[in-house]
This record gives sequence, structure tokens and C-alpha cells, in this order.
Amino acid sequence: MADIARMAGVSVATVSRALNGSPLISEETRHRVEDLARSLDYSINVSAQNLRLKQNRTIAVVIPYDQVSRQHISDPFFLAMVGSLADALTERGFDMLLSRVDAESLDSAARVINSGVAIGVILIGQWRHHDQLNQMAARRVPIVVWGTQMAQQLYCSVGGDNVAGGALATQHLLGLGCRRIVFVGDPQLPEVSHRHRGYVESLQAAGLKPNARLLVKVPFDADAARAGIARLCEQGVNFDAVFACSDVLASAVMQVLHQHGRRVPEDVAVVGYDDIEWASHSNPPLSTVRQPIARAGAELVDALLQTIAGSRVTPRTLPVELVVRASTARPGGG
Amino acid sequence: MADIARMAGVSVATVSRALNGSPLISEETRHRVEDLARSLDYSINVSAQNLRLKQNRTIAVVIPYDQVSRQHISDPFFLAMVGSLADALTERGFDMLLSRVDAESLDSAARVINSGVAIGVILIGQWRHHDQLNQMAARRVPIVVWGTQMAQQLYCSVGGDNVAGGALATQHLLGLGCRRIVFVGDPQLPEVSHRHRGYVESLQAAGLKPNARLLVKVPFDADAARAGIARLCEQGVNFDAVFACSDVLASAVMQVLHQHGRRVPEDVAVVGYDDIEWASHSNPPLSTVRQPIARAGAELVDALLQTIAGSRVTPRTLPVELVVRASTARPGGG
DNA sequence: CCCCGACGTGCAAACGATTGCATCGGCGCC
DNA sequence: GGCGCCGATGCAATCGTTTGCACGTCGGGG
Repeated sequence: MADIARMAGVSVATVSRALNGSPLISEETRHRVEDLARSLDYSINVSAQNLRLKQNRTIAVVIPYDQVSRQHISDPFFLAMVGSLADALTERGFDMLLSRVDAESLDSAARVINSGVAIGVILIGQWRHHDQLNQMAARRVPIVVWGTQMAQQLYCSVGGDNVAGGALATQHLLGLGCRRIVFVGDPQLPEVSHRHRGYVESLQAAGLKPNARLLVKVPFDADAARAGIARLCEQGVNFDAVFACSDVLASAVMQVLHQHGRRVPEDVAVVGYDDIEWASHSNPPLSTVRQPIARAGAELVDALLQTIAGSRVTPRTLPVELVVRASTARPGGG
Repeated sequence: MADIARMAGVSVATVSRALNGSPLISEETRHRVEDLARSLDYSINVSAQNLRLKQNRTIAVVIPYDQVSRQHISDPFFLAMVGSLADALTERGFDMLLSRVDAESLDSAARVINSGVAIGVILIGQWRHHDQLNQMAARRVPIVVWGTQMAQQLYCSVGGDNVAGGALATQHLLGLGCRRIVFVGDPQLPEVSHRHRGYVESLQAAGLKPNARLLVKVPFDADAARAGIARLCEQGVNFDAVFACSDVLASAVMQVLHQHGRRVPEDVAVVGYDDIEWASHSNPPLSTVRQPIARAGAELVDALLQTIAGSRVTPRTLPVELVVRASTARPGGG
């Protein structure tokens, strides 16, 4: 900038004002400065600018990885969410800082804020860390979380309607005549717990009692799901449908069922969750509960920007939708 | 930092040194400062630090979106690459700035460097922008590109072995007895052109002549591929296999074939490219050329770091691998 | 002719960290 | 006892921008 000032024969102050479109500067000077800047392909030093202005346009997107339930960043649902967020942020002129952090020390996400790298945090996945998140919110870290709304929640969350999703899937299976529906997922995770509630309530509404043997309690981990379903088959547990809490889990389930000679959907109907891209290309195509990913990105960003602006933002629940495909074609004909 | 200095009864210089582990500081002072910093959950202002040190630990990952061949950021292959890069960068202690930029004005990626936001750029996808990339490299923008090696290339590229990939797929199809193999992709794109070369060379080695009618020239766009294959079917063009330049294209192809009553693999064998997650779950499971995504992320990062360090890095070609699945089960029995 | 306002510009002080150099107290050595 | 050295710390300049304030010039009105 000093160079430009010298070449244009003005002071750096003038250059700064010219480049920022200050009305104090004459048209002619502004043009001279702008041309010079372009020809030197100069762009202002963002560090210095941020330092001076104490603000920036960077949002941190954090994907925790959990050593226990090791759902990895490569999970297609998360990646799709990253894509959606990238779109939403770009559209609004923000930069996106993508970080993986150990879920056990989420407060390292707060460092991004304290150190002025970013002005807000979007966390993908709530996991078991409700308390940590509440602490961060209490320390006034602007944060929005993709997850489910919980009691005593200080932070803003945006998520699909998990109770409704669980209910949709379960009612669909019940409507097909299924009576022994396996639930695959870990109800200790907030989102899964809501899906499970929808599942239980639907069963009860149909006059059925949830059966503990039909709960395959596994984290979001395909291998664990495979093992869980295999055990069920080997123990000879009787079931005619599976509701899996993610499409990745559903895919694992279908693989194992196939290995055990059980046909989908004739012997076992399968419903997944998320509606990631390959759900429609799997074999058979997977019925699933669609989460509105594109909208999710936009809502998360909007909520965060409002939080940063200082408003108290209420958690949002987005509608979900059942997508019926061949994996739940009516078993036994019809 | 001034606060800490005051509370510890030392100067800011001492605090700075203490926090950076300078050996000039006595153990006792260092401890006092560190404890204080922790209890205030203070972390150094990265803008100020970057400004002073003229360096940082941020790498920009750029995904161009092309208005013409509008392969979007949501393409699973790209997203998987983002995941892989996030892992590789995190592992090495770098931050990742993810941006979408209009492919027509790639030099906006250079702004990230000039303005000191990031110290290097990783570009996912070479597209038609070889010249722009060369210009950026000439202007000493540290950049590494996922793509194919071209003549007169000033920038460093890392990519799969596209000629070998094209050859693998084609030879596999030839080995199945296929003789009229459709190629789906746009050979004007550098990577596709290499895959096409592998395809042509393999045909010639088998004594066959490439047939222009069997070239479906479409960008990486499922709809375009659908239209292209549909036209082929409607025109009654005779073919017994398809080699598509991405799994997404292959998926579209299989859909259309199904609609036209042509069975895969019995009537038409199909091979894709990339081996994205759902390739193994599609119906039928898709034979494809696997790109080593996890390794790609690591190699891209390594190459970029070397470039930044000032070494001249030679382009790297990573081995690819044919994954045979049901979409190329030997047609006509066996 | 003088005064005053408007306009365009420059000066200099921030922003928060780093670092070469100066300082200062204490200690050992001659 | 003075000298010099060493270890620990402070001073102050610096990085590149922004911005409140002051300054100079020009023109118009009284």
C-alpha cells in the first residue's frame, strides 16, 4: 500500500480511503489508485485489516471426530453438509475454515474465536457433548450446532425433526405389515434418541410394545452395525424390518442380511436415514428419511449470523420427508 | 496479553516470550504466565501474529465451479477429496480454508495469497484452465492442482494415472469380449483426454479402430450423460459396453440403459471411474477405476508444502486400480 | 477584502504481537 | 573492590491498515 501511495503521489491514508470507497476522496484520485492497485495485483493484507478492525468474515465449520463412536469426516452425510455450508457461506460472502477437532476437547473450537481467526462456529454433530456446548455458549462463543433441540439448551441448534423422522419410518414399516422392527442406532446420542422416541411412540400407537431384543445399540459405525445385525441373525432373533439411523448403517445392514440369505425387501424391509446420494443407487434402492441438507446449510448460516449480530436465536427444526424406494417394497406381495 | 502482563507483573515482551517457549525466560515466570493465560482462556491474536511474522498456517482449498460443465461442489468425488485433504492438513497442523470460486476467474484464488490469508492453494480439478494456472504459477503463487500432467506445465499437479486408468477399463471390457465400447466424457478436459488416450490405445492394441459414433462427448454432468446415452439408444447405435469417466456419469448411464430395457451387464457392460462410496452399493454394483483418494490428499499437501518451502516439485502420478464388480460380469455367460 | 464552509488530503495514533538491543542485578574472578 | 559476564527482563520499533483530527486551498457571500 505504501508503494501505491508513493507511485500515486499520495499518502497511504488516501490509498486506504480510495480502496474502501470513502466518499472523501475525489473521483480522479480514486481512479488513479484503483488502476495502480490492479496493475500491481495488490490486495489488502487481511491480517492487518482484521487486526485494525477487530473483525473478519471467516466462519469456522467444525467436524468433531469421536474416538468412541468413530464416525469419520468421510461420512457422506457430513461431507454433503460441508458442501451445503460452503455454498451458503460463499453466497453470503464469508470464508469457511474447516477443522476437525477431537470431540473430547471441543473447547479447542473456542480458541478459533478467542484468537480472532473466525467470528463464529458451526458445529456439525452434537454427539454427547451437550454440556461442553452449553459451556461454550455461556462463554459467549457464537456457535450454532447441527443437531437436535434439548432441554436447558443455551446454544442454538438447527436440525431435522428427528421424532417425526423416526415416526415416519416406523409407521411406514408398520403400514407394510411389519411387526418386529429392529432399531439400529445408539439412543444415547441426542438425535438418535429422538428418532427412537418416534419409533417407540409409533409402535405404541399401533398397540405394539418395543422389544429390547430388537434394539441394536451401535454408534454411527458400519462395522459395529454389521456385527450387531450378524449377531441378531445368528441368535435366531425373529424380525421382519430394520430401521437404521443412517444410510451408511442401512447399507451395512443390507450387506449382512444378504450374506445371511435374507432378502430385502421380501424377508426384511429396510429404512435408512439421511437420504445421501447413493441411497437411490443402492441395491435395492433404499427407502430413507430425507434430511433437507441444502436448506440445512442455509439455516445454519443464518442462525449463526443472527447469533453474531447479538440476537437470541431459537433452535430450529426442519421438516423431514420419507422417501420410499424398493428396500421397502411391500413384502409378501401387493 | 497486556492484561496478563499486568497481572503477572511483567512486560508484554516477557509474556510473549513465555508463551512461545523462549529459553530466555525463567521457569517460574513462565509458569505464572501460562497459568494466567489458561485461567483467562486467552489465546494469542492470530491476526496480529500473522501480521508481525508475515506467515501463517492456513492452506486454501479451492473448488472451482464451472458454469459450462457444471460439476458442482456436491459431487461425491470432490467431497471425498475435501475430506481427505482436511485429514491430511489437520494431521500436519494446518488450517483449511475452503472456497468455491468461479472457474472463469481462477485468479481470485491468487487473492487469498496476495492478501496473506493463506500461504498456499490446493485446487481440486484442472478443468480447462491450464493457462490460468500457469500464469498463477508464473506469478509465484504456491499452488498444487489435482489433475493430470500436461506439457509446458509450470505448476505442480498431482493426479491419478489417467492413461493407465483408461487402458485398464478398456482392456477389461475387451477381455470380456466387448467390441463396441462407448466412451462417455469430454476429451477436451485434460484428465478425460488422458483416459481417452488409454481407451484409444487399448482399442488399437486389440486391432480395433475407435469409432466416433461411440464417443458421447459430455461434461461431468449426469443430465448431459443421460441425454447422450438416450440419443445413442434412440438412434439405434450398436454398442455392448460403456466406459464412463466418473461414477456419477456411469450411474446416469445405467439408469438410462435400464429405461431402454437394456440389461447391465448382460446386454451392456459398464465401467465407471473414481470408485466413490456408492459404486459398491449401486445396482448392479459398479466396476470402476479406483482413484487413491486418501493418498491423494496427503500427496497434494506434501507437494504444496514443498512448493512453499521453495523446492521445485515435479508433478506426481498416482497409481490407479481396476475394481471389478457386477456391472461387468461377463456378458453372455461365463 | 475577509471570513467561512466545503472539500481533499496528510499526520499520527492506534490494533496486538514479536524481537534486537539495552538494562540491571548478582556473582565470580583477579 | 572493581570488572566483566550472564541470565532475566524491559524498551521500543515494527508489521500494514484504518480513522479522528488538523491542515490547506478554493470559492462564494457579506
